[in-house]
Amino acid sequence: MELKEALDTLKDTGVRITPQRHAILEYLINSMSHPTADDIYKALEGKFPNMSVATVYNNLRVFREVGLVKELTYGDASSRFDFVTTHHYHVICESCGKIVDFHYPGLDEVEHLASHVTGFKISHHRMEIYGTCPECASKEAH
Amino acid sequence: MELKEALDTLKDTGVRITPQRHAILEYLINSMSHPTADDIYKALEGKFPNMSVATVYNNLRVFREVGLVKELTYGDASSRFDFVTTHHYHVICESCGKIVDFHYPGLDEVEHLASHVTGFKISHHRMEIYGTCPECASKEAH
DNA sequence: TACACTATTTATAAAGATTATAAAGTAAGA
DNA sequence: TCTTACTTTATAATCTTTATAAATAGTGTA
Repeated sequence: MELKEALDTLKDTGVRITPQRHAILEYLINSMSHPTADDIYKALEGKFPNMSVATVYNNLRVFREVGLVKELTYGDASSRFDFVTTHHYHVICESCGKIVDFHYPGLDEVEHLASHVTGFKISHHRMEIYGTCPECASKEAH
Repeated sequence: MELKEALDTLKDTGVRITPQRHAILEYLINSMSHPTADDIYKALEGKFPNMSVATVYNNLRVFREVGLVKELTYGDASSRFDFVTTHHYHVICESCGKIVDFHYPGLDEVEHLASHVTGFKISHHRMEIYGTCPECASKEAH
């Protein structure tokens, strides 16, 4: 169960587990969308009537620093937050061909805009990122 | 000369050429960095002591709508703006193979994060978006 | 060149997101 | 249970961006 693992990660990193943190993580994991801080705040209003917006922001920052959560800036007003899952792309070394997994939440926004601009019914996309891996980069330096 | 072409683009699109617009475009073209709106505002303070910040924002939006400029969200506080060169993606119809250009800004963030996470020195990325074009979609409907 | 029409600029205020601060509260180990 | 340091809360401040309305200035036309 993802929530349990996430809480373990917090424990291992020495981050206290508060009811608010528990709830925010739970919401992020169960959320299919990419909620904004305000979405989360509003969603948990019922359970925590006294919770401050600052608490949401503070904890999202903590989660991000620990690596549990990714912050997405799609260009609209507010950042979106996503629990880090398994969807990933590939980063490919142009020198030795090594492929490294790169976890990044789906580029739903790109598909959305593509659909809007071209009128296509989008089914999926592919993306690869190219560059030089650290090993090859250090070889080149010699 | 890029500035001349940019001004022509404005003319063709029916956008008036004002001294402020001229100066903002010039600054964007000559700038090697990705300036924020405030950077531009400050840079042109000397030439236009009375220029409003709103003018900078308004015109950056106009330029973006016309396709001369792209807006980058790197995740920090404010957007950065970049004079558009030629970069674009392709949307491909899985039924008839038609390829449509799709202009999209902002995947610099993906490269940036990939570099940060994998240690690669990123050179570029490729992305294709797949779907069904409007024509094929309407054929299928029959 | 002068005129008129409308887009644009300016100045200001407002909105919205995020962060800072300080006091009150609480998780977690001894 | 007790203690201590970390968290939460409440509030205000900051920062970026947009909205508004009056003043200004481009651009086509006569």
